[in-house]
Amino acid sequence: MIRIYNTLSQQKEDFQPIQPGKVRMYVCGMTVYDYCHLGHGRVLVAFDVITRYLRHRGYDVHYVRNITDIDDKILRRADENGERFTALTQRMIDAMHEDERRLGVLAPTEEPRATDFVDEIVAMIRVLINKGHAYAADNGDVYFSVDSFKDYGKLSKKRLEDLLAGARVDVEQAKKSPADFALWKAAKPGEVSWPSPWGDGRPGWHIECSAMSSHCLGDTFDIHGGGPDLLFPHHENEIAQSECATGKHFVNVWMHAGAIRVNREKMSKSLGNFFTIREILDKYPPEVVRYFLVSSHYRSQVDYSEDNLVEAGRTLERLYHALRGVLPAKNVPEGEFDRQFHETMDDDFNTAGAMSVLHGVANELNQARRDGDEHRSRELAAVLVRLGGVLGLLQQDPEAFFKAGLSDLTEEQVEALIEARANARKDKNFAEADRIRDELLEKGIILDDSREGTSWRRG
RNA sequence: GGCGCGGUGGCAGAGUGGUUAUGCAGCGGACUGCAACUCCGUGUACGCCGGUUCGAUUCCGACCCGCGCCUCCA
Repeated sequence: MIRIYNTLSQQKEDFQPIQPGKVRMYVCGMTVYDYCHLGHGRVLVAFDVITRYLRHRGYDVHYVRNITDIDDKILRRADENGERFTALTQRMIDAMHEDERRLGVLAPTEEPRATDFVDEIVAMIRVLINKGHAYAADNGDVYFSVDSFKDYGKLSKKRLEDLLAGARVDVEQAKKSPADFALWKAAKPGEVSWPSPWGDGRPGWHIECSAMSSHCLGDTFDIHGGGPDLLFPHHENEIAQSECATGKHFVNVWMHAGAIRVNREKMSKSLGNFFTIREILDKYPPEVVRYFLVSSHYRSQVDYSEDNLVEAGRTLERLYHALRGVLPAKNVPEGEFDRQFHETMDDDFNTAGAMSVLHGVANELNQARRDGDEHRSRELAAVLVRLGGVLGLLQQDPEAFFKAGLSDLTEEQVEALIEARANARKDKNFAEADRIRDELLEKGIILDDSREGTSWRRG
């Protein structure tokens, strides 16, 4: 039985999908006006691991992750760049897909875009108005009336009166209540717009997720996820819109990833302390970045730092080192390690605990190799690759992993130097042998001698 | 101020009412020409103060500290 922490109930719950064997999951994706930073990467990787694990456990997972491609910030950025907003969004979507691919994130089942669902959005707003949950204001905007939904605040545990007490002074005059939020925003002259019963305009921020999730997964589904800063107001507002429009319970399990921090502060656009995925991948191998993300629990806060990434790299090397030169066996049945892995992953996707299991496999694999037990080695290598694969790790050829990113020297040059050193060693000319080893080390190549010969890796 | 989360050994990071997390770094040993890799061994860890208990890092309460949300943000 898989247990998942539900933000709504603030505790772990046994996971029971609505339809046995099938999981319907929606995750809030990107608003595409800039490159993805590591915080986005965290969410991408977290829900990628969750999807992989649920599938590993036999569930048929329908994973929807949206793209919000119309929004104030997009329009402003496109305007600054002097380009059509669609040119900006397409460029960012392409970049996002490239980042995902490099981090080993599998494509979601569906990736709906807000601009493809304006009709559904307008229809949902119309229902909300008809039911008395929304109103068209004089300025052409349509607002959701927070007072009309008695459960407002149930996800974020906020009370409406507290929100109103803290409301800023410069509230939009057209709103009946300061906590009301826009479902539809009237277009200013010259702005891109779609027609609607309330005049030309564009969707407000939250409504697209309500419309798209209903369309792709139905009015009630199993899991809804996203980043920590979406809990309020975005997810709270989604609940209000969806439950008022459909009259049904919206989502069973709400999941939120923890924040990525820099110097103990949340990495965020507004603080400007963010690192984009692509700039991080210029410094560290993609799988090291993924390992870093997966090695702590998805709900905990983690600090992005040079030290942490370097350590992640060393640790990942240890796992690949165990696999190096061993051909994994085929059709190895599940055993004790799989059981341990499932036990910890069943507990709210405890990837940190799962890493401990992987190291246990690596340790036993290294012992088998030391003892020359080839059968056992190949079996354990298969287990390690299988369990690593559930986390999206250890799928590369170890040789490729160790030799990736070679710059100063070609492989042929390295091999030639290794052969020269081997000859020097044969002649007991250890001074020359060490000189060659130091020369290689200076160029970032580390040598590992063994009975079978010398292998090398990038340091 | 309101709401929420967290404080674990040098660092990172799981977990548990009594028994080893794990990794990195360090130390000792084996292996090695020497290293590296690997293996074996090695650490008075659980913010502070009370309470419950035969026994608490693990449950309860107070306190201190940190972080997040309350406004756009994954």
